[in-house]
Formats: sequence, structure tokens, C-alpha cells
Amino acid sequence: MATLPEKSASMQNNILIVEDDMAIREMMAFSLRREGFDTFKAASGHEALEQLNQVNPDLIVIDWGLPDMSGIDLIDMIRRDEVIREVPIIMLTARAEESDKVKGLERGADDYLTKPASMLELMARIRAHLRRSHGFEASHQIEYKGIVMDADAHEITIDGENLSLSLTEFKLLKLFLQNPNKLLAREHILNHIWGRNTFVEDRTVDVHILRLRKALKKHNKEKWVQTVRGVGYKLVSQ
Amino acid sequence: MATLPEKSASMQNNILIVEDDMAIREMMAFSLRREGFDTFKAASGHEALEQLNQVNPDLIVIDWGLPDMSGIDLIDMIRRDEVIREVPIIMLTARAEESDKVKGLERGADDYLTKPASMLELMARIRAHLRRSHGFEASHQIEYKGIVMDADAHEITIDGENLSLSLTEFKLLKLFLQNPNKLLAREHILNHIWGRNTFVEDRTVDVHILRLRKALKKHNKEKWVQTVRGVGYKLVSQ
DNA sequence: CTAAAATGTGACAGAAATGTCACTATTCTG
DNA sequence: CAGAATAGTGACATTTCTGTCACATTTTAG
Repeated sequence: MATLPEKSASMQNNILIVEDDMAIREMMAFSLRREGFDTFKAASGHEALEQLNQVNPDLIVIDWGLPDMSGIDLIDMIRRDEVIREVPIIMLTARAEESDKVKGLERGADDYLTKPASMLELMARIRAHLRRSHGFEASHQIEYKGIVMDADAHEITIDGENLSLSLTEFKLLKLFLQNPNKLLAREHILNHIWGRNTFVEDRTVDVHILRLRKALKKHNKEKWVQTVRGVGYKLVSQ
Repeated sequence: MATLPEKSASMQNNILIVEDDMAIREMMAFSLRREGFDTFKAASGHEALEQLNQVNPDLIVIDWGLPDMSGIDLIDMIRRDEVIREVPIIMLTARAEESDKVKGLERGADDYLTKPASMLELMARIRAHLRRSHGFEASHQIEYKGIVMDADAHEITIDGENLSLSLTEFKLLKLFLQNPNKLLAREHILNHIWGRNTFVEDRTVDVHILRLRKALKKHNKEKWVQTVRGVGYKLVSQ
């Protein structure tokens, strides 16, 4: 077994704070560290960019008014960077900057906070964004009458119980869940799951439907995949 | 064969942005393109109508305050058009326009967002509406230096060429792409791919790393998965 | 430089998945 | 109702995937 450093289940997140007011910056860093985050600090846009060459933060907090460039410009630069482009950014603005703030937001920040902001509020938002970007909590779920599919995690739950499917069955069910109550033609299913230029019999769809139904049968939902004679299949709740 | 939804998942969705503020418009377009949408832009109501003669967008984002007509008027016109009548419309309004906004909604917008709005929020709503109207989501892509992963479609492209991986390799690469330049401990990889309560040797990770590297070798990128001795692995571009 | 530790790698056996076929059952048409 | 069309289903051979092992190679510590 390998020796593990602190990163693992309790993997720490790196937060970069870009704020020129030292008092605020240190205060934020202190709070964040107390909450278990790793913090990196920058007092200006250029310092921030320097930091970004060293670390890949999981989230950046940027003050709107920086001495050398506006927070917006900094965001633009970050968003242009191929590596860190997608990092969530939270913008801090003073109340007086309200109207500009709007623009800043629209230009690429994921969230904003008006100063003075409570640390609690900031923590909450930081956690929310980290969850979202890491896909830990808010992985995208498709739900239909008790069938919950977490497409990212490749997991399905029916009425609370777990259901495991092969990849093809999974894709098939996903297609149905994305189109509940809609008639899906065989050809459409083929195109969608096997791609447009593959040579697969269309009866193959039937067999996979069968397999999916068998899997659903364990949860008494095999009737949910309905045959539409001459055309294809449909997912209904019944 | 039957009538069926005409769009496949691998097809990009067209989004029309109607917004007179150039900064906001371009930022939105940038974000949307980054998310894999095709964008079309209009700075005024008339430009929008012109665009609509050319393309049939899958969704339209309209700013309430346009120079030549109100967003509401534009919506009215769109809703009168026989061809595009049904397209989902998301309206953007400033907070001051609150009461009017409600009216706008009643008159044909499917959703609205109050500025300042976060890009995440906007994306989420756009996706939601596209799902509803098409049943399909624009696939969400993860990209890192030429490696493009379409997690939904389960497809990977390296420098344009296709790459096929087993499910485990796929998940592994996905984890790396979500954490480029970050050290991923074996335990972390295990937890993330096999789950926390499974009994898999941690050396198994090594073998899958090997397999992933072999797959990447075909594209001369096997060096991108770097070993961090004693801890785990890291994805770098080099 | 050497021994120990860690990682790379090929091989393997069992499991799972896949597409097709043949046959059966059901539904539709006239 | 009979024949035709369509869908359900079990079986199958093949391929792919998976986790583990044993041994090779590399790196590190002393």
C-alpha cells in the first residue's frame, strides 16, 4: 500500500484568494484554512496570474477592484487559459459597484458576493461550487417516477434500490429517461446508441430491450418499456 | 418508419443570443461555445429577426431591454412565426424591471433570469429547456489540450482522431481530465472509480494506468500520465 | 553502490457483454 | 380465420473486460 499524503477521502481543495486589501485577504484565508481548505493568496491581478502558474486552484475568489487590473480582466484572462479555464470563480464587489458588477458577472464569474459579506455566506457558496464542479453531490441526475439515473457516476436507483446494467442497457435506459412517454423508433435508437455509420441489425435493439426489461423486472417495472408495433419502443410509467 | 425526434445527441444545439451590450453578449457566446453550443448573435431585435431567417435556433436568450424594440415585442413576433413558434425563450431582465418581467413571462418567454445571473445558472436553465424541448442535451465536453471527452456520448477524441477505451479506462481518463495537473492518490482513484466499499487491490490502479497509457500511446500521449512515486498519478500536457 | 521499495508489464483465467440466429408467440390484414 | 408481419426469447460463439499475479525494471534511502 502506498503512503498517502493528506489528499484522499479528505482531499483538500485549493482556493486562490485575489484581494488587495490585506485585512480582508488574511481574514478570508484564515477562515478558509480553519474550514480545511488550502489557501493561496494574491494581492493583485499579476500576482494571481503568477500563482496560477504554480497551482491549479479548485476555486478562485476575486475582488472586483484590484490595483493593477479589474477583476473582470482577470476573469477574462483566466477563461482564456486552456488549463484552468473551467475553475469556478466567485467575485466580490462593494455595494457601490453594483452596476459594474452585473457586467462582471455576465462576463464569466460563476457567482458573486457583495461586500461586506459574511464568511458563512462565502463558505456556503464556495462549498456549493466545489460540489458542482467536482460532481460530488450535484452530479447530473435524470429522474422519472422513481427511476433515478446518475449519468456521470454511472449509477441507477429504482425506488431506492440499486440497479446495475451493462453499458448498452445503460445507454438505452438513459435514452428512454431523456424521452419519457415518447416513441423512439428503432432506427432512432440505433443511431443514438450505436452511431450513424455502424452496421448493426435493427433486431439487435429488440434483444437489448429484452435485456433491459429483464433488469427492470426485478423492480416490477418491466411493463414500463412499451412496444409500439411497427415502430419502436416507449417508456411509460404504468 | 415512424416520425421521430430529428436530433441526435452528437449534434450541437444552436443558441441565438439577443443582447445589445457587446461585452455581455460576447461573454455569453464564449461561455456557450465552451459548453459545446453553436452560437448566433444579434445586437437588436431587427438583427434577431434577420438571423431567424437564416437559422432555426434551438433556444433563444433575449435581453429585455433592446435598443429598437422591447424583448417582449420580439417574443411576440417570434411566437407569431409559424416555423419557429415553439422555440424555448429565456429572458434576461435587470432587477429594476421586475414587474415588467413578470408580464414578459406571461407573454411568451419560457423562463427568465434576473441580472446579475451566473453563467452556471444560465447554462443550467438552457440545458433544462433543451432537454425539455428536444429530449436531448448538448453533450457536455471536457477538454484538455487536444483530448476531448464527451462524457455523455461516451466518446473521446484526441487531436481529432477517435479513441476507444473500456469503461474503467474511460472513468480513469475522465477523472484525470477533471483534475488536470493534479496529483491523484491511488486511494483517491480507487474511491472514485470503484467506490468506497469495494475490495480491489490498489495495484489494480497501476494496471489500468498501464492500459490507459497504452491507449494514449497510439496518439503519442502516453507520457501525459505521470507517476508520482509513493502517491499516485497526475495528468500533465507534455 | 546496494538492498529495499515502488512501479511497469505481460500473461491468464474467469466474468461479462455483445450481436446474431432460430424458433416461438403475438398481432395485424384482408 | 388464415397467412403474413412483427416482436419476444433462449441459446450461442466471439470478443472484450477485469482483477490478480509474477516477474522485470526503476527509483530511493542509507
